[in-house]
Amino acid sequence: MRSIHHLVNYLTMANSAAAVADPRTRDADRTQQEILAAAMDEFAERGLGGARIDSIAERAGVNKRLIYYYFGGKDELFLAVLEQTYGDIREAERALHLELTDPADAVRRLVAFTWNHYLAHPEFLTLLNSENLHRARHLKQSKRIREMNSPLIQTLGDVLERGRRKGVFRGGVDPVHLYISIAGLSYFYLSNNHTLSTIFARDLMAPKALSERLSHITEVVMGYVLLN
Amino acid sequence: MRSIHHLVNYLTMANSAAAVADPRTRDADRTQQEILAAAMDEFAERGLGGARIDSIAERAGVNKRLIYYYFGGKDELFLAVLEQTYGDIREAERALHLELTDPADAVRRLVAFTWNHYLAHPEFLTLLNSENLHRARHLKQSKRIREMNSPLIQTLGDVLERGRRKGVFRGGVDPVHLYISIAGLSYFYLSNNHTLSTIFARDLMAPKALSERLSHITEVVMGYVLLN
Amino acid sequence: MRSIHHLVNYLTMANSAAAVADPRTRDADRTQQEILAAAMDEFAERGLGGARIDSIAERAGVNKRLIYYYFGGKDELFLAVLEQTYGDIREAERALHLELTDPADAVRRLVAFTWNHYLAHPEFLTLLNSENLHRARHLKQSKRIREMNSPLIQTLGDVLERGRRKGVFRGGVDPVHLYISIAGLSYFYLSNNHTLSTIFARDLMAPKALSERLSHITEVVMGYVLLN
Amino acid sequence: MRSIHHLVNYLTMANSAAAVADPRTRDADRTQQEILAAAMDEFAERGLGGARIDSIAERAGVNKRLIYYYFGGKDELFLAVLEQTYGDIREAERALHLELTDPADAVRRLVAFTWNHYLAHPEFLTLLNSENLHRARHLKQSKRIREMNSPLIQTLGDVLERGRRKGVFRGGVDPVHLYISIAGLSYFYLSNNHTLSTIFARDLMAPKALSERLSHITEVVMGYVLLN
DNA sequence: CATGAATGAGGTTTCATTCAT
DNA sequence: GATGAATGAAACCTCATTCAT
Repeated sequence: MRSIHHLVNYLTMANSAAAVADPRTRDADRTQQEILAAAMDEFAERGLGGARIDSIAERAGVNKRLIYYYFGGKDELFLAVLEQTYGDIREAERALHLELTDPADAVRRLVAFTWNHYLAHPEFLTLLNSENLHRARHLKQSKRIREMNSPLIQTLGDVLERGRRKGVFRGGVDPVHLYISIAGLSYFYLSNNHTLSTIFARDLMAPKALSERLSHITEVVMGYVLLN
Repeated sequence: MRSIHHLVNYLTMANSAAAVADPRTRDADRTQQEILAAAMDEFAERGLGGARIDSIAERAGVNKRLIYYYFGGKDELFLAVLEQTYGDIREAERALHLELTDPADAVRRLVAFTWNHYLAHPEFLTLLNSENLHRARHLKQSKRIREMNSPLIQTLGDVLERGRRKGVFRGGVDPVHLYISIAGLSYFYLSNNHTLSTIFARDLMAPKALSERLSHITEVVMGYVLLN
Repeated sequence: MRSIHHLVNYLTMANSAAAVADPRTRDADRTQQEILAAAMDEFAERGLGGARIDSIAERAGVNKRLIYYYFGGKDELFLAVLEQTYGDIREAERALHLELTDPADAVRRLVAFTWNHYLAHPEFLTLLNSENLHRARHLKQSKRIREMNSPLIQTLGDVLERGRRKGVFRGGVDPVHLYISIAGLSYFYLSNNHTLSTIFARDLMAPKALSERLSHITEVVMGYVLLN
Repeated sequence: MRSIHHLVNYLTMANSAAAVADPRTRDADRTQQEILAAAMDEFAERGLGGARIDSIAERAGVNKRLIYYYFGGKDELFLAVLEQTYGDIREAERALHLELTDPADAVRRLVAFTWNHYLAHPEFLTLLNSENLHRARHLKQSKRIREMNSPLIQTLGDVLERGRRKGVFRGGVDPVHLYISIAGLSYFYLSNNHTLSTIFARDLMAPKALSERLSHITEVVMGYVLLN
């Protein structure tokens, strides 16, 4: 393992204050961020296999060699991108504060959030597809990501339990399955929109189609969890 | 035009009986079938970009040159695989005869069929992911595939209408959205099982998990379409 | 050497009468002619190295294997084309009957003939370029072609001598050099017309340009051979 | 854009002095020069189609990959060679200073120069043949080459006009046609020497034959332009 | 006479990565 | 901290030619 700079640098914004004191470190930080952003675009557009180190360097406006210096190699760079992407979504999920919300509203909010997040971050879908094509090879090496997910499932479980006790939700709902369903209802539509639009001869990304989709999946999910 | 042999050949099993009799005979049909089968495996395992022509040739036990002879190139081969894959699923869908079935049973049957088909044909998921990564570039060139899908949506629309008239289904359900939801509930779980299993620290492919999943998605879908 | 059919067949039209009796032989003749014609086009368009056996077979509408059957291989085919091409021009030159013509007219006629022949048979130029790129490798194997040329040089020498005795031509003109000059004045213009037209930003193949060229080279040659 | 390095580099000999000092230094300039020189040899010997990138790399003593790094591909490399070749001849033509010379001497000098240049640079002939086989495909992309030629034609036009006013040259001579004739008289003889030598059974490249040829073409050209 | 099937050698090009400064 | 130069392995694809009928 050549360099773990990134494990330290791009995750901790804490020390950026100190970094200001030393402009070189500051540049190093920014350079790494630019590489990461460029890599995310490239991986999202072409997948892990199709991404080109040259292209990432060009997008980032840095010398190719720097990528190796900071991240070690293509796979490590991909993992760094994955970590950042997962980090972003988990952080956003936390900000939903489902634990403070009325159960039915909480589920609606999670559905809408998931849909909107995927819509705003199509790179997340592509990255996950790539990672699954590789059997989660990178993810399995990342203790950080593995530890990231628990909170939401826990929270969703609590929401379901509150709803059940309140008499509005059905019982026996596995929060993991529900979470996967909520994700899947958005994911498949957006991730496969090119083939689906082609086959159904219908532009699934048109604004009207998108708002209809959100209504549809909300109804599907609520139809399932709500009693009556 | 050499490369349309497969359009004719791989669909006609007519003379394959004779071919089986003498495995050593030069048999263009069987050779193409073997190439297609090998290509499907390779593309499914590694994606379009990661697949290797050499590897496909080796798997098929044929000279690499033959792949170009029969299919023209990697992209055309990928399209041929896509066509076969889509053909298979469409044919299986037709065999469901949803139009002759009680509406609620028809939806349940479609859900179960979709789940089981994806489970039995994981290559379909990977191929679709690859094709979407490439923005349906191949699919758009295939008139055959574009014409394949209409029947099922039509049938599903009829089922929904019958259920509504019968007073058991809610109205206003778009069959395209419902179809995408049914697919998405299975697809996401299976296609992303590696990352999901890792993150949730739970083997989503264990037999028990699988049967639970089918129950879950059936309940989700029926909870949505059924009144009450 | 696999087959010398062509050495016998395509050159002797004598036995075609007999061939009529046997339709198979007749077809064989025609097939070889078609291959030769297709090969000439292909070699002319792409050169020896750029020509494709597949393409020749397709142009000729025959199975690729037949080319090998009749001609043995690419090089032998190229030689056959060369032989036919040389044969055509030599035969046309003989038909000029320069030996019966007034010396000045004879030279003018040769100039015009050469120009018009190259213009009508651009393939000749390309074939010669290819053959020279290969250092006349094929030509050197063809006793037939080597024997073809003498007559014209002999005739041109006689013309020059007649002109000199008549007091209209300068003396000391080497017919070989003159012949090469006459050819070169046409050849270079036509063979290199693509680069020349590009560099001089002037369409050298426009009808007007062509007729001007013939006038020009006639004047150049006559200005040289005529006294005064 | 990497592939325009050569447009800048191979024309500037500025720092090559330092490079010569240490043959082991990494020197992009020299490497490109070596690739260009090797490419010129290979293209001249085998034509564009027959040239092998492997062979060029070997001749240049560089890694094959570097050719793509600096030039982009075979076609771009060929164009770079063409540009250098054209640049060389145009520069040499400029050095003739025909505009300062007596008209008749100027034409004689141009004839001799052209002959000697083609003789000394047989690669020029082959390259042009290749480029014409490809219908000036590369040349048309090169603004640099298209702009190179005007000066000489202009100068030759001035020479002809001076000669005419002086009463020694005939009028109405198109400098483009004359230039093409001067070139053609040398070009055809040298470019086609292999077939011509074979057919005429006469070694056209023997020293005596060469000097005779120069005399001959000089007489042809002067016989045309001079009055009387 | 004729042909579709098949192949080995080799071609151009790509790419992640390392070298040397 | 940063960079241009360089590379080996391997990818896709092409082509003249032969096989089997």
